[in-house]
Amino acid sequence: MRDDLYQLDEAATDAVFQALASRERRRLLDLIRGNPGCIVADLLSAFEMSRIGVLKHLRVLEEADLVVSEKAGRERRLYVNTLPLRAIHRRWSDEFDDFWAGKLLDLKDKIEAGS
Amino acid sequence: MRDDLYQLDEAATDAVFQALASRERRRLLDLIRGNPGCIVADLLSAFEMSRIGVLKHLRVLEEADLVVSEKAGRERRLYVNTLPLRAIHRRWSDEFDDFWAGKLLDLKDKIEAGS
DNA sequence: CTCATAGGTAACCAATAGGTTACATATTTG
DNA sequence: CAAATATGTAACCTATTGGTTACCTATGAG
Repeated sequence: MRDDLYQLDEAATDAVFQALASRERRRLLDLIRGNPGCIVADLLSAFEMSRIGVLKHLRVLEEADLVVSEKAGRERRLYVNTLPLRAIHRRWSDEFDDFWAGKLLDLKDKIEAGS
Repeated sequence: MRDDLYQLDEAATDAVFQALASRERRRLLDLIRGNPGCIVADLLSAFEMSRIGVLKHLRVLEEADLVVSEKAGRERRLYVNTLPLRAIHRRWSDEFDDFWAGKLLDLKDKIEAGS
């Protein structure tokens, strides 16, 4: 799919941010990104929690379409799908352009200084 | 504060993504961004839920440091703080640079096509 | 075939999130 | 001062989340 045709609706955006709102899941995502094609079992040693706990976090990432998988025999190969992150990145770049460019005041500092 | 000195720790990152993982809160953020200095009461008409509901969402945004406020008499003026978003934007730009640049395969398409 | 391995499902439980109503406080206005 | 306005807190309820143990299924290896 072409990068710029990928759009997230509100529900998908909810799912992506919700998925990212957990340290464990962000770590999972990093591990898979660093080891594309790894299988579920490869991930377990990195976590304290039970296998089922990891599986559930993985499911959340998959439902947010941040991770995709490919069944290979009795194993499942995991990959990060970057399109949702790129879609958010692109949208923010558009919406917050003035902010990114530093054209607007940093209002927090202004307030804290008593303006 | 200088843009590139602002860093989010893991707990702060949790809070930011959690705050963004709600349509209502993203809408709230958009409203405040579009009306900097607006007061709480200004926001209420845009929502179905009770005032307290809106206040709670607002609190979540404030705890994530995405919204800051300034007390003015009996009113409270609200502003978006863009630093957390910029920090995430910047971190992604670093970490996912290869992906942003489109240098890596789109693994999902590859998988769906049966590789 | 037998059994170990990789993975998944079901049912449950405690904690958190998202909302409510009722009440309280502080500030402006007449 | 009295009343209206702007906001905040407390207590409560329901649904969702994050985790568990126990059990089930499918595949690969000897």
